[in-house]
Amino acid sequence: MTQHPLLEQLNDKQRAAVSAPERHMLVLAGAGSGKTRVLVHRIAWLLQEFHLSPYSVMAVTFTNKAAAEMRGRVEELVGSSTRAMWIGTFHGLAHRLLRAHYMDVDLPQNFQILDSDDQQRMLKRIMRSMNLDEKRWSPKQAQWFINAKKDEGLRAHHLDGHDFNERTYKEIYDAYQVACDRAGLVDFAELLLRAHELLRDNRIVREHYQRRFRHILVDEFQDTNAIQYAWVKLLSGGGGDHENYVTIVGDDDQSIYGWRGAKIENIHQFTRDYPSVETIRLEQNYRSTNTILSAANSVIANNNDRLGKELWTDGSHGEPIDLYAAYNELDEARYIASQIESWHEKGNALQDVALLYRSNAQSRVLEEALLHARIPYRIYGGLRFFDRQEVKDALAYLRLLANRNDDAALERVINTPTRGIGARTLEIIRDGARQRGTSLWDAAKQLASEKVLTGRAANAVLAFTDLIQQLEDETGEYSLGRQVDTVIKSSGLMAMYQAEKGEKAETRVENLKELVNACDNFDQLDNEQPEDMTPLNAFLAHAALESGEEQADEYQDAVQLMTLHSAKGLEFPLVFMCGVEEGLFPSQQSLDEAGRLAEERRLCYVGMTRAMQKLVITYAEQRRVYGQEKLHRASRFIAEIPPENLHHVRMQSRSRPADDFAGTQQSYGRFHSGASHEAFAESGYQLGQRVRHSKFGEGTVLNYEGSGPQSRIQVNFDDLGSKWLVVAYARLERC
DNA sequence: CGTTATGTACTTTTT
DNA sequence: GTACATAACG
Repeated sequence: MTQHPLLEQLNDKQRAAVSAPERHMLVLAGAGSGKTRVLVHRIAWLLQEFHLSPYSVMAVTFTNKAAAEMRGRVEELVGSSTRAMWIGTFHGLAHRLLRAHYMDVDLPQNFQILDSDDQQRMLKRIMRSMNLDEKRWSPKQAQWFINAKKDEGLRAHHLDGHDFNERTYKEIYDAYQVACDRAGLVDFAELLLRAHELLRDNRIVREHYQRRFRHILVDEFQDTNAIQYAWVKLLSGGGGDHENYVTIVGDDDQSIYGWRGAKIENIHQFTRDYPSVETIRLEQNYRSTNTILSAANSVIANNNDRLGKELWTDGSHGEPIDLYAAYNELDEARYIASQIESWHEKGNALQDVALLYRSNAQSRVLEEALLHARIPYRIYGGLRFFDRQEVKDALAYLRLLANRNDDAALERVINTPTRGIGARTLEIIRDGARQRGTSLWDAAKQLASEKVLTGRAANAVLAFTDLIQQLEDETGEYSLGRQVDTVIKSSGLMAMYQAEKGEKAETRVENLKELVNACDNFDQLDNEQPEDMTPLNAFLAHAALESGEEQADEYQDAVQLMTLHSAKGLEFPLVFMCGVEEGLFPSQQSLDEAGRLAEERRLCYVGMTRAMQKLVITYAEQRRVYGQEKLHRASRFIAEIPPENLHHVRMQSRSRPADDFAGTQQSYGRFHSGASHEAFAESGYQLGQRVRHSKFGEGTVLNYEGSGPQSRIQVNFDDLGSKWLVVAYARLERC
């Protein structure tokens, strides 16, 4: 039987999803089951077999990376341009809608996007002007509150403000929104909310898009929040007169963003709102060994309310999962480094290795060990290019050129570099703006001309407004790159960073130059923005929405370090999951709140299923957390793995002489606190050794003190925590 | 206005 | 333990 080329090399389930008739579909796709592949082939199928125009397809993802990958793979498959197709992130597509219909949503044509850093600064200013007790109300909390409400589709006036807390937040929300609207600023949540309101309230616009998008496909649906779901529902005409087809792809077991508003229930809700939906489960995994999968399966089986799904593979059994119980975080890091070394010596690539941890703080110790072992590494999740201070400074100048009312941008650069406009002057301008209900820019100009501001301050302010005006006049016709270059130089920004010394300042100067490059390369044709957008506005939107991939030396073969969260969607032949301890993973906070533990378990599931060939789990009996030594027990997740899949690695370092790790002797000395290696040798016990006590049960040796019959030993018992025992009386058994 | 000292908080991350 | 922010100081 000859098969359609698009269906070749797909399994039955994948084929069913790709070649299904036009209908609503729910694809429950387990980790490593070829989810993206199905999505991409499905789109190609729609275009080729159903002769759909790319114009009538919309595909939504969460990250720019996923969107870019999807577009690339679709184009590769269908061999033609997909420009007419709307592929993008929720935020990117919402932004596109708002640009096209800015008048319908009361936004200025040149509205700008506020990233979360800008948003926080903005809130800080507003809260200050409200004279709130700064001890009690933090901009961060307010930001969290406002975004959470917006994610639920709620405006300030929707809040009833029953208790004092909420009443205050409501006022902040209100004031913040007024300020944003006046300045023509839109935060991330606002993009979604406003686009939703546009579709909801404007019948003509809604029906236009409902007619247009015959198929809507949503990736990672378990991560959608309330407003995103409402959005999809509106566009699809869900339940209405004009119904389009919706395909959602997701995995309830990989929902790890509940804490930022994602609702797994949206998957359940979908089956209720679209009763004709067909559900397809992709359970065959092409990534991991059988051992890894069955371990992951039995961990996740401890969660309730699952949609039900069990991954399987016809691949090899593979090696057992190594479990290493380190006695502290330094030992853990060193063990990992040594394992990576031997992996590398066998001829394997370092970039095939990932170190996953629960929180970013854990990376430091790991880095030190890798550095010491001279293993190159790369950390994910640092500051991205467009988020850097100097780049944001330069962008703020550009934003002011595009829109004088952009208060956030003005605040940022009015005195950067310093030009004699101090806190006092700024305060006067803010007051003036508040009284007149104008932007800071207008207030500054007026106050200076009305002589409210005195000589020196007035001069400084006028010099600034003249500078911006002159920059616009001068560079208006320039190419983007040349414009940015001129702005950076004429504003004094470049000179300011050049004058600073140190490595940091040098990279800042480099980044500013890189920004000019980025502008030169920014080809507006590559970005499907509405045509009437100026190149500058298009670039600013690009900078805000795609803060820029970390441009690291991708050529160097390096180990990858990242949090479990950022590992989602990736795969590696060798994976280390570090710090798998109660209190760390699952995190302490998650134990206090209902429902959070299940999410931690899903996070564990995500981490385990990243591994293709080999998984190594490590934990430390003792760990410094915020400068304090904490005793930890192995995570409950480890106990949920079938014992036959686990291989307990024995402490190896004790049998070697102490000078084996001469370079780190110092740091280990701190831990030993008086326990010399000789004392240990004499005692017959070793650090990290497992011992059994007749009353206290099993535990791990943590420390040792003294010698002879008076010597004492510290043991961390699994059930009781750590205790000091006199060796002579304790009658410990080695096990 | 810019520098230094003290205080405080601190999972997870994208847009 | 450290980064980051604000406060006090020169």
